[in-house]
Amino acid sequence: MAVTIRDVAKLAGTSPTAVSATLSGSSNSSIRVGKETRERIYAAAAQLGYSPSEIAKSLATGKTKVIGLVLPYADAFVDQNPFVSEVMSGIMHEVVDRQYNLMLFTATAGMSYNQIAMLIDSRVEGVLLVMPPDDGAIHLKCERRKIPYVSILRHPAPGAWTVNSDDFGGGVLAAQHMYQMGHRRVAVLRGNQDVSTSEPRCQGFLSVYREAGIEVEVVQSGFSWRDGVTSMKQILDRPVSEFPTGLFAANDLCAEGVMRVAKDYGLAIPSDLSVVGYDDTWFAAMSQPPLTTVNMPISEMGKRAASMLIDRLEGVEVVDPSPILPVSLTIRHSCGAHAAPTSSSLKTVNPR
Amino acid sequence: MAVTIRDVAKLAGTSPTAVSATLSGSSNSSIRVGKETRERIYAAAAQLGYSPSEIAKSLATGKTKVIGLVLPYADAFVDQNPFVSEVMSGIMHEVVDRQYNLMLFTATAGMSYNQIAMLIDSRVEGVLLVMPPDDGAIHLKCERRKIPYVSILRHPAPGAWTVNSDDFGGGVLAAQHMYQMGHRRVAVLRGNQDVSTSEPRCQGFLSVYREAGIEVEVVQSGFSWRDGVTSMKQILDRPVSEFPTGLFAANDLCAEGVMRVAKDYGLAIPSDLSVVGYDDTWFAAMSQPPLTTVNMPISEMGKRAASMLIDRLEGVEVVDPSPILPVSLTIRHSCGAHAAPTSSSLKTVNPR
DNA sequence: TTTTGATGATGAAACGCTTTATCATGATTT
DNA sequence: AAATCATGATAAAGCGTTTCATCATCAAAA
Repeated sequence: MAVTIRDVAKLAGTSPTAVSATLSGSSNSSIRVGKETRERIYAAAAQLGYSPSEIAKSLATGKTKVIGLVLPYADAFVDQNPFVSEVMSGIMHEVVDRQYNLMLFTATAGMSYNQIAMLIDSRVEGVLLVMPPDDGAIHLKCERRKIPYVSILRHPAPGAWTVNSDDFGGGVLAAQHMYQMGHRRVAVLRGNQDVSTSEPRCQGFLSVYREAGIEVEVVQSGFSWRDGVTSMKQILDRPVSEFPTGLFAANDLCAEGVMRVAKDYGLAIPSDLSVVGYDDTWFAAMSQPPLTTVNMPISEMGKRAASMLIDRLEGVEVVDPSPILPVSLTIRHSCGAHAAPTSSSLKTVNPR
Repeated sequence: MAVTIRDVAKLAGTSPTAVSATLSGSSNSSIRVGKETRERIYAAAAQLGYSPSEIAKSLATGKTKVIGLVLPYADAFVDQNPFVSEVMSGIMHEVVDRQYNLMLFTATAGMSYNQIAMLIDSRVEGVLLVMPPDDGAIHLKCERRKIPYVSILRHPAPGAWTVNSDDFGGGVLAAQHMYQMGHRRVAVLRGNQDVSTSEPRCQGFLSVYREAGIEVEVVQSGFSWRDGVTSMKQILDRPVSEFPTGLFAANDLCAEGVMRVAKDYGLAIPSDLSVVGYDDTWFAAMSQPPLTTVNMPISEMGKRAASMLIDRLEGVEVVDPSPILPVSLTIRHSCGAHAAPTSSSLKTVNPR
C-alpha cells in the first residue's frame, strides 16, 4: 500500500541505506552518497510521493520526537481561564521550532493517573505538566519511570523542573501601586488555598504594607467570579467607615465579581473602591472600568518550559531548571487615587 | 535498557507469542494460552514493570491509535473564545473512551500546511480539524493523502465529513424570541464575512421577520468585542426615533461590546434596547444584565466529531457523516419586552 | 486403530526504518 | 610495487511488537 524506502531505492537503482542517509539529511555516521545517486534518490522520492514512516523511524532510533502535554482537569476554572490556550500557544511555538510533536493528555474523565502514565510511556520522550494538581500523582509516575518532565505554573516537588512566574513579586507590584495611589485601608482576597500560587501573591502584597507599618486585611476568597461576588458582599456587610479603599483580588475573574457587586451597591470604581486583579486576561481590558492587573508572561512560560525539556532531551545543559519569570503591572483604570466614598451615593446590594 | 516482551517471556518460561497474546488481551487470532502460563506471564510482567512499546506495536499492526487534532491559528479570536478548549474537552472524552490518543497540531507560527501534512501522515490515522480556515489547504492535503478527516464548526468542501450546529435554526430561535417580546424594529449584527457560520445565522433571523412582513436592518459587524462597540456606535449615530429596539449580535463577545456602548450612552438594557447573543459562552451569565443567547452544544460537537472519525477508522458504518446539531436559546435578562426609550435619559457616547 | 478436533504452545517472518560492518575502486603515499 | 586512504556503495542485523504457519498432545469420534 504505502510506499516504502525500498520502493524508492529500487526506482533510484540504489540501496535503502543510501536513500535513508540521503533523505534523513544531516551528517549521520559514515555513509556517503555520491551526487548523482543523491539526485536520482530525490527524484524517485518525489515521483513516488514518498514520506518516511515516523513510526519505523522511532523504532529504529529509539527516539519518538514526541513530548506529552498533560492538561489539567477541564473544569470551570480551566474553561474560564485562557491560561491553557495561552500556555499551549507558547509551547507549540517552541515545539514546532525544534521539530518535535505534541501528544495531548488530560487528567479528565475518570482517567486514573495510572492509566495516563501507561499511555505516556514508550511513546513520549518527556512530559510537560500544565498546572498539575498538587496531589502529585502525575509527577511521581514520571519520576518512577525516569521520564523527564517540566511542570508549569505549579510547584509539585522539591527538585522538580518547573516554570513559574514571580507570584511574590506580583503581590509586591500590586501593593506598591496601591500604596502609591494613597490607599491605606486595603484588603487582599486570597486565592484558593489548595493552589500553590495563592500564598506567595498574598505574602508579596502584605510585605509592602508591613514595611509601611500598615495592617492588611486578608479574606479567604477564590479564583472564580462567584468567589469575588461572595467575598465582596461579605466586605460590604459592615459599617461604611470600615470599607477598604483598595482591594487586591485573587485574579481578574475574581476582580470582575468584586466590581460587579461594588457597582451594584453604588460604589464608583476607582474613586470609591480601587481594585487590582491578577493575570491580565483578555477581558481585563474590556471590563468597566478597564482593570489594572498583574501580567504574567504566560505564553512565554509555555515556551520556556518546552525549551528546557527539549534541551534536556537533547543533552543540552540547562542552566536554570526552575526559572521564575518576572511579572509586570498593567495599569488601567480600576485603581485610582484614594477618596472616601460619600455615603449618600450608596444603594443596597443587588441580591441576585 | 527497557524491558521487552522477550524478557517477560524468558522470566515466565514461555514464548513472546504467548506474552503478546496474553497482554494484548482480546480475542486475537488463534493463539491460545493456558491458564497457568497466563498467570505466570502476568506475574512476570508485573515483576519487571513491563509496558509494551506502543511504537513497536504500531509498526507491527499498522495502526497507531493516534488521531491528529489541528487547531486554528492562535489569534485573538481564538484566545477570546472558549470554543477551542470546549471542543477539545468533548474530543478528549471520546478519544479516551475509545482508547485513542491525540496528537496536536496548529496552523500557527509560519508552519506551512505542507509541513503539517508531512508531520501528520504516517503517525496519525485520521484528523480532526477545528475551525479550519476556509482557504482549504489543509483538507485538501488530507484528501490527497486519503487520510480521513472531520471538520468541526466549518464547512470546508462538499462531501467532507463535518460537524456543525444549526446556525440557521439559531437565528430563527433568536428572532422568534425577539418577535415574541414585541420587538418590531430590529437589527442584525452579522459576523465576519469570511466565516461560514455568519450568513446562515443572519438568514435564519431574517426568515422569521420576513414571514411577519417586517424589514430587518443588517449591519456588517464581526465576532470581536471591538466589532460590537464599533457597530453600536454606528447605530447610535442616528435619530433616536430610528434606533432599533432589539439587536441580534454576531456572538456573545460582540453583544458585550454592544451593551457597553449602549449603557455608556444611557440606554437601559433590556428596557431601552434588547440584545441577544450567540454561543452562550461562560461570560454570558456574568454580563450585566445576564445575556440571553443562543447555545451551541460545543463540547458535544467535539465528541461527535471524534466519534464519527473513530467509527470510520474502525469500519463502523456512520449513518450521518455531516450532522447538524441542534441549538437552543438560553433566556436570561438582556432581551425584554419592548418599550420606547425616553430621550431624556440619554447621555452622549463615551468616546473611548 | 485411525481420524478428527480441540487445546496449548512456539519459531520465524513481517512491519519500515537506521546503522554497523564490509567491500570495491581508484588515487595517493611510502 | 606495496601500503594506505578517501570515496561510494551495500548487505544484513537490529528495534519490539504481532501474526501466520506449524507442531505436539491428548480426548473424543469414526
